[in-house]
Amino acid sequence: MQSRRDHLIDTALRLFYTGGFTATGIDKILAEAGVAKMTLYKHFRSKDDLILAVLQRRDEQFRGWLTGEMEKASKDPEERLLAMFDALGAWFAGRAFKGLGFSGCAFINASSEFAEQSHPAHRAAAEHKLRIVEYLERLCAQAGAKEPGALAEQLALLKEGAIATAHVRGMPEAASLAKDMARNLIAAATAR
Amino acid sequence: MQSRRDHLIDTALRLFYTGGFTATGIDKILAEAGVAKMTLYKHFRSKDDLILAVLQRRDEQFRGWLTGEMEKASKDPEERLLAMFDALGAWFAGRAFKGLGFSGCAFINASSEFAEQSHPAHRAAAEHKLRIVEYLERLCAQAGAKEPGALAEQLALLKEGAIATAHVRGMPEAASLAKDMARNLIAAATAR
DNA sequence: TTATGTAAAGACAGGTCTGTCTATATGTCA
DNA sequence: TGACATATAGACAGACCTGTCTTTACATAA
Repeated sequence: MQSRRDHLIDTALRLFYTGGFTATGIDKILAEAGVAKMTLYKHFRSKDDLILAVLQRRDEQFRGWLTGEMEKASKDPEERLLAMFDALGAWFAGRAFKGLGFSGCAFINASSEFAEQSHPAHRAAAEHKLRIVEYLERLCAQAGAKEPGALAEQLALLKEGAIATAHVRGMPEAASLAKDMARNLIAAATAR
Repeated sequence: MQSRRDHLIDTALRLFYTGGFTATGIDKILAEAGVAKMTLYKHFRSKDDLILAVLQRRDEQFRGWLTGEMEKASKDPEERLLAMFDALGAWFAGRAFKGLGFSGCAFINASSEFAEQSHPAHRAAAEHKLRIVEYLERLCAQAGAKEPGALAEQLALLKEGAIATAHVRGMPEAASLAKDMARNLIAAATAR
């Protein structure tokens, strides 16, 4: 059984993700969660506080899902890197995160709504992206890349481009487009 | 002398871009523009209508700027394609669009706030991105690419990735990172 | 039973939002 | 001068927002 706090975070994540942070009101979250207002304000100081909790939950959920998909695809680090783009493709097509669909990257969305770099939600987004780059860098090193940090940044940039393209243009095939580009990058960076 | 309508659009563009569409109220735009409320509602049916006018203005402004920067950089189509990433780098560093700074891509931002594909603002964003791809495709063809459409999509994906990375992570050097990747892509796609 | 803690339900305050209305002022014609 | 169009200023309605408060209901434990 999920605690009320967890249930609130999950409901808020779904509504914020699909409807936007600013446009989604507290009352709607409470109604959908079936929770009283005082219960929310006992667990969170403010709506901003709830937003940060939602982003933290999404960070864990998303990275857990992504690394899980990559690691169950293969034991070979190079193939694991490529499998990231297959996972993205499934996400874009709505085949991941049951009940959430695809509404772009929650962290890009948060950075859009809270545009200043210093805003706590924006900082949370930047940290999320950095954690993914660090994970990619470890895989790139395992794959024998000459400059694992540089290759990881390149692959991360392809991932961001695929997400933005898939969402703005409604183009899920951006995942395979990025995968083709990644294949060439990895081949060049690990050639000896 | 700028018409009141144009002045309203410019003011709204600046405030929407830096503060978000939903979070920015009509009253703030009116106060900054020094215009009465009835004047706004004589030129625009609603706030949504103003948002669409802002996106249309931004489409013209942004593509005009980007193609201008690319075309004044060189006459060679290959170098023009690469110059796109120099322009992006200047934008990320705040050296473009005087008074606007860099708050990510207005169209990615609009797609974040209006997440449904069918929303008029989201559709306007998709059309903007498509127009840029079409422009890139013409340049790719001029550069002698074997598959100009495919190369254009690849370069556009790099552009989106650079914008998202620069904004979320506060990393303007994403432009040169993308440029390096673009150089290899173009070389491979035009080799004979 | 009684006591205690927790949550629901909903009223409420104070503010903001969009969009409409009226009354007043300004500028430009003839 | 007068007539007309246009814009300003500001009140206003009705809805919605966040966050606080009280009252009621329902558990569980002594």
